[in-house]
Amino acid sequence: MSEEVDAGVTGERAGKRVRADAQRNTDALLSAAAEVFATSGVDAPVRQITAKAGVGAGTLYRHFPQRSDLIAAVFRHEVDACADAAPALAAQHEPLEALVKWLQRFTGFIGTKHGLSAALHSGDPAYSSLPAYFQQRFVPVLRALLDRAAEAGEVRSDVDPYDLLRATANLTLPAREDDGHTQRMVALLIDGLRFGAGGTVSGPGAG
Amino acid sequence: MSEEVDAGVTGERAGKRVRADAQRNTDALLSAAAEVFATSGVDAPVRQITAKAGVGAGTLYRHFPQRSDLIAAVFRHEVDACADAAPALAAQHEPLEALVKWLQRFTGFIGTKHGLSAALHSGDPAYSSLPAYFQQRFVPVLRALLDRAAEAGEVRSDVDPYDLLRATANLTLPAREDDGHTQRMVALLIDGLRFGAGGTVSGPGAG
DNA sequence: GACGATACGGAACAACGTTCCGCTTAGCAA
DNA sequence: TTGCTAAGCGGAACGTTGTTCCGTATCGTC
Repeated sequence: MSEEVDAGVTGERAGKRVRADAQRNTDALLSAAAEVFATSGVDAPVRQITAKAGVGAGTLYRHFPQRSDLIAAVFRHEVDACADAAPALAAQHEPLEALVKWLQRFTGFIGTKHGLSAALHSGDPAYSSLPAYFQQRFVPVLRALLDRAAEAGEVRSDVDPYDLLRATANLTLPAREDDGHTQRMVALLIDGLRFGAGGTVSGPGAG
Repeated sequence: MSEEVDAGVTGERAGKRVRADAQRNTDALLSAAAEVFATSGVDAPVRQITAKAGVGAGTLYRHFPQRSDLIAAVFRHEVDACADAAPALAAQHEPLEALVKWLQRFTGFIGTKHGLSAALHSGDPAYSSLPAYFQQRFVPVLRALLDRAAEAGEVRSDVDPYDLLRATANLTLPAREDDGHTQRMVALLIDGLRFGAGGTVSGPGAG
C-alpha cells in the first residue's frame, strides 16, 4: 500500500545503509514536526521544527527536500490508524451506525489538521502525493462501509465514496473551534444519504 | 446594512474632508487589489498591489491598516450582488427551486475566492470583520428562502441558515477545478434538508 | 503666493523559506 | 586503537515577504 511513497523519506531503502546520526535526526525531525503541526498547523515556521528537533536547517532540507515530504511522513501513520479503525467498527456495530461512527472518527482526525486544506488546494504540485495517499487508504474503507449500509437498505447506493470523503473533510477542516457545526452538517450529509434509500424511513437525525 | 463596516475604509466619513490625492490612491489601490486578488488569490504579495496601483507601501497601510480591510472592501460589492439576487429568484421560482438556484449562485460566487477560506479560518483576528459582513448579508437572505420552502413543506425547518451557509461555502471553496463534486455534494445537503420534511417525499435529486 | 496640515514614497526592519559550504562525525579497514 | 574517507551536520547568508517610520511632497486655504 505504501511501497513507492515510503522510499526516500524514511531513508530505509534496501540497497543503501543509513548512517546512525542521519536516522536519528530523521526521527527527531518527524517527532518535532508532529508536535509543531498539531500546535501551530502545517504552516508553522521551519525554524520552530528544527529548533525543537535540535538540528540545523540544512539537515531538515536534506531529509525532506519538499515540505510536503515532511507533512506526508508525519500524517501517514495517522491516516493508517484512522483507516484501520474501520474494520473494528464494522464488526461491532450495525451498518449505518458503523458508517456514522467512522465518519465521526474521520472528522476527529481531520479536525486537528489546520492549514492542511489550504496546502492541499494551493495548487503546488509538491503536495500532489498527499491526496493520493489519503484517497487510496480511505476510499476502500468508506466504500465498504457504504456498500454494507446500502445492502441493508439504510442508505442510497448512488453516492461515490470519494465524493463523500472529500465533502466530509471539507466540512471539517475549516472549523477553528468545535461549536457543533461540523457534526450537524455531517449529520445532514448522512440524512442526505438516507433520503430515498430502500429501507424504512424513520426521521432525521443520523448521529 | 453597512454603517460601521464602511467607515474608515472608503474614507467618505461625514465630518472630515478627504484630500483628492488620498481618494485617488484609495481608488487605485482597490482597483489594483481586485485585479491581483482575482489573478493570484488574496495571499498575493503586497508589493504586487502597490506596484500596480503606482503607490508606495506606506500609502496602502495608511488606507488599509489591516489586510482584511482591503479584502473586505474589494469583495463587498460582490457579496451585495449575490445577496441581492435572492429576492428576484424568490419571485420567479417555486420555494424549493428558488432555494436551490440561489445556493448555486452562491457557490458560483464563492468558487472564485481561492485562498479566502484559509484567510477566514486562519485565526487571525484581523479577518474577523469579514465573516461578520458575509453573515449579516447572507443569513437573512438564506433564512427567508429556507422559511419559505419550509412553509411549503418542502424542507425541514430545524436547519440554521448560518450552518447551511458555512457548509455550502466550505464545500465550495476548496475546489480547484469544477468536476461536479461541489454541485453533487450541495445537492446531497439539500436532500438532507428535504429528508423528514412535512411535505411529499418524491426521491433524491434536488438539482 | 505662502502657510499648515495631510498624505506620499521608499528605505529600513524583522521574520520567513531556502541554499551553501566549511567542519564534524560515523563507519570501516588496518 | 588509529587513521581515512565519505556522508552528514549546523548555521551563516541570501532573497522575498509583511510592516513601520520619517523626510519630503502635495493639497486646500488664507
